[in-house]
Amino acid sequence: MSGFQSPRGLRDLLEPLASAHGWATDRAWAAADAAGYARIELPIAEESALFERAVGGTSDIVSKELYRLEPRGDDAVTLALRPEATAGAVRAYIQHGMRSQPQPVRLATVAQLFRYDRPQKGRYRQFTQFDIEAIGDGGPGIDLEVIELGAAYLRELGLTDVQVHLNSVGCATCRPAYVETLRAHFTPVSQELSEVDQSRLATNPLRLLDSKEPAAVKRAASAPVITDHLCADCAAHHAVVASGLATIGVTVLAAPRLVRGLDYYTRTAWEYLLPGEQGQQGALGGGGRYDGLVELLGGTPTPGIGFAIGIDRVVLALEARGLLPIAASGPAIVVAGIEPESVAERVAIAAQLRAAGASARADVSTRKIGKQIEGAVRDGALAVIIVEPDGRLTLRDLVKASQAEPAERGGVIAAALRLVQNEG
RNA sequence: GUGGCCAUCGUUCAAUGGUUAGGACCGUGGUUUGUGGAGCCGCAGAUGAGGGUUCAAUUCCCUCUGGCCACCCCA
Repeated sequence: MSGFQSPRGLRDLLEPLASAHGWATDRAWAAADAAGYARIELPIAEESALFERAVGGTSDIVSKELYRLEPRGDDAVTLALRPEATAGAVRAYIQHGMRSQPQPVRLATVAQLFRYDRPQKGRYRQFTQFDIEAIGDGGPGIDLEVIELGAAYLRELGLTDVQVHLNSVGCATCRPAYVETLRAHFTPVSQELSEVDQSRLATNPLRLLDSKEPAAVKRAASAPVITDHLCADCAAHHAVVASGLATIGVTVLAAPRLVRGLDYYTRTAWEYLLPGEQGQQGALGGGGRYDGLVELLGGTPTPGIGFAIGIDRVVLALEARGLLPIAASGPAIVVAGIEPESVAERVAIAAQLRAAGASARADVSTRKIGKQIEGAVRDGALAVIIVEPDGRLTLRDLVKASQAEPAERGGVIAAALRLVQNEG
């Protein structure tokens, strides 16, 4: 009795979500095109080692969340389904010698990603991200361009209250000193911290800033903020970005506790957030500058910056706000028929209408004509063409509820096309 | 990976340790020998899976599967 069902965390997208998903994806490509970002389609799997290198020693990510594929045949390497797009994009940048192109190289993709996570609403094992990367420019100007591009994309979808939470995570020069300052701040209360937070204190004190544990939250409130501890270069960079975004008109909130877990991240870090959403569902995406990543993956030292916006979350937010685009409606014209034998004729007429640019389908059933018309109405059709027993056609206007006299085929088809042009 | 809540037709809600698990929506057919979403009358359709307790389980218990929530993680 029990049949197959989609595996955990992997879902079917049915209407109207399927159309919304496609729409948000189309708009993402269009936004990238308009800004001069080159489209790049990356493989859905890479060497597992690429992702492992990118996330370094962060054991949870590698051991828990990567979908590895067993090597087979002559392949010696283990592949993994991509959990992110950036690593692949940077790999492509290096592999194809894009450093010899004008810098920065602007890349855009919409990618299906896979992470073995415990699923929740807005958090799936297969998900889609709109990904933008600009590689080869270390200045703050490109930061402004990239941040604005993502914010504008979300705004144009209708999420007009999107906020950008902005921070700088410093660089190899200033961050280590700040981390020690942070460690010194939390150490006096280390006995009060949870077990998880105590290990964070030892290995990654930055993560204490976004801990959920009450003791850590309390102490974090008085913690020194990184923006007060940036080196001169980082501070200057951050100042340009922060003031520039205000000028551009992006809603910016300083988020001095916004952190990144990986060492290759530098300077600018931000997230796109929607206020008022439940849980993490308001977190639509985020971005960061990764001046250390190209080198980490084997290229010459090259700065880079990018963002990823979760299409699934975007669609959820649109749905929650009643902003889903109208799902693709049924065909404008339905070709019905009196006699069952007219099916081929109906299909042929529908094809002719489509070839002329209209949306049309034949009613291929043997139902009585009344049911066929009812079906057309429920599909949202504007007109029905009825194939009469004598081969002539009758055009019925479903909007005006009026019907013409039966006539010859050519004239009726032309009239139907005019009708849907005027009313559609 | 940890903890918790949940699981009944396609959808959304009922009910019950004991005949045929009920309604609404959707679907389908009739009403209407050939013309509109209504009304009326039919039809189809479910206790997620597997064990256990019991004379009897959809109901109680366990496991699995899946959804959701918090945590972990969030590249």
